[in-house]
Amino acid sequence: MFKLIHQDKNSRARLGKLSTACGDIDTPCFMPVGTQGTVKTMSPLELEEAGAQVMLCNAYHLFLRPGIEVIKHSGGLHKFISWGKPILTDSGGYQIFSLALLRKVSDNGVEFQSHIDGMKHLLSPEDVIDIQSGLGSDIMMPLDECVHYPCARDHARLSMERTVDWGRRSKERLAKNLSGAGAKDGQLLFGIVQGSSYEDLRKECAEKITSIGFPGYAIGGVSVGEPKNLGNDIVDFTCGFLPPDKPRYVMGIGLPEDIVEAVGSGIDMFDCVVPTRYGRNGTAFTSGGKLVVRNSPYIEDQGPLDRQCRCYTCKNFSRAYLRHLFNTEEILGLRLVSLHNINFYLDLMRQIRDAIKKDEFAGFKRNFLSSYIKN
RNA sequence: GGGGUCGUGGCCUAGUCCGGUUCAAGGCGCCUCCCUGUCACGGAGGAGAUCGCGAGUCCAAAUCUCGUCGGCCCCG
Repeated sequence: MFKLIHQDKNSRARLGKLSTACGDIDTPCFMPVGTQGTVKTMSPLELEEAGAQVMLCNAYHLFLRPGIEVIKHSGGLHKFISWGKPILTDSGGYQIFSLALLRKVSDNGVEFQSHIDGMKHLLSPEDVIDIQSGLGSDIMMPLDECVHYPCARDHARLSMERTVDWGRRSKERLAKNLSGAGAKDGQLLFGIVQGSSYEDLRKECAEKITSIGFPGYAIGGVSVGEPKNLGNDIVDFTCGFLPPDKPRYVMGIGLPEDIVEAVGSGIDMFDCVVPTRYGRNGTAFTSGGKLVVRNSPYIEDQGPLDRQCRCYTCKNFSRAYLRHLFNTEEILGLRLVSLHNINFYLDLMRQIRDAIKKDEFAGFKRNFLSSYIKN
C-alpha cells in the first residue's frame, strides 16, 4: 500500500509511493479538488495531461446530488465521471465546519440541512462509510469534527474524542462492508487527527488513532483561522506523532509556500481548492509569486503568466489576453488560469519529489521560498 | 434672427416643479485587496463631480432669477 522510497537526508521530507486499487500515486502529491465530481472548469483529460495522479471528490455533496444510487447505477464514481485513476473522497466532515448554520452535531453523527432544497439529512459515521463504499472511492475519509480557531480546550477535547470514536466506528463499518461485498476490494480508509492548536491533544489523538490502525493518517483542522506560523507548527509537531511507514495527508492545504513547508515536516499528500478557486477569480500562481491577472499593469503585457511554465496557457496566451478575458467575463479565462494553476501545483510537486530524491529538498525549499515570496 | 429644450464623477442617468438631516445619489466602467478537506466564474473595499460658466436673490442655491457659452429641435 504505502512504500517509503527515500528519506531526505537533510530534512524530514520523504519520497513515497501509495498503491491503490486504481493505480499508484507518487508522493508528495497534490490532489486537485473536484467536490461535485469535477475539478471546476477542467476535463479529466486536462487533469491527466497536467500530471494529476489522484483527485478528490466530496461524498456529502455527491450524496445530496445526484445521489448515491445514480452513481451506483452508472457503475461507480470512476465511471460516472470518467476518471480511471485513484479518487479520494472526503466525508463531509469539513461541511460540518463550513456550513455551521445548516447543521447540528451529536455523538451519533450530524444533522445537515441541505443547502440545495432545505431537506434534513442525518448522517452517522456509518452512513458516511456506506456512501463512500457505494461510490467506490479508493481512499475514504471518516466523518470527523473540524473546529474553528481559536477553540476552547474543552471543546477541542470533545471534538477530538468524538473524531476518534467516529474513526473507530468507521473502520468497523468498512470491515463489515468489505466482508459483505458492500464495498469494493482494496478501498482504503484513513484516520484523522484533530485536537485544534493543543499539542498534547494532537499527540493524544494521534496515539489513539494510530492504535486503532489505518493505512494512512490525515491531519485535519488546519487553516481554520489560525495565524500562519501556528498552522505550520501544528502540522510540524503532529507529523512527529505519526508513524513513518504510513502516508500522511494534511487536509485542505494549501498555498504553494504552505505545501513546501509541510513537505519539510514530512507530509505526503495535499489537497486544496486554491489553484482552481483562485484561477476562477483571476489570480495565477507563478514561480515569482501570486499574479492577479485582472490588475491594470498587465493590460499590454505580451508575456505569459509564467516564463518558466510550459502549460498550454503559458505556451499560447499573453497576460494581456488573459486580463481581457477576465474583464469581459469570458469563460475561457477561468479555464485557462485554472489550467495553469493546476499545472503549477503539479509541477511544484514534481520538483519537490525530484529534490527529495537527490537529498536537496532543504536547498530547494530555500530557493523556492525566496523567489516565490519576493513578489 | 425668433422660440423651445438640455448641460450633474470616464459614460448613462436620479434629484430641479415645492431652495435647507435621500443633495450630491445610482448603474456601468476604472482601481485594489481577500479566498486553504469549494453552499462559491465568489466576497470586500477604494478613487473619481466645487452639479457648463458668471452674476444676483436668500440665513441657505444643483434646485429660483438674469446673463453667457455649448448641444439638440422647431420656425423664419
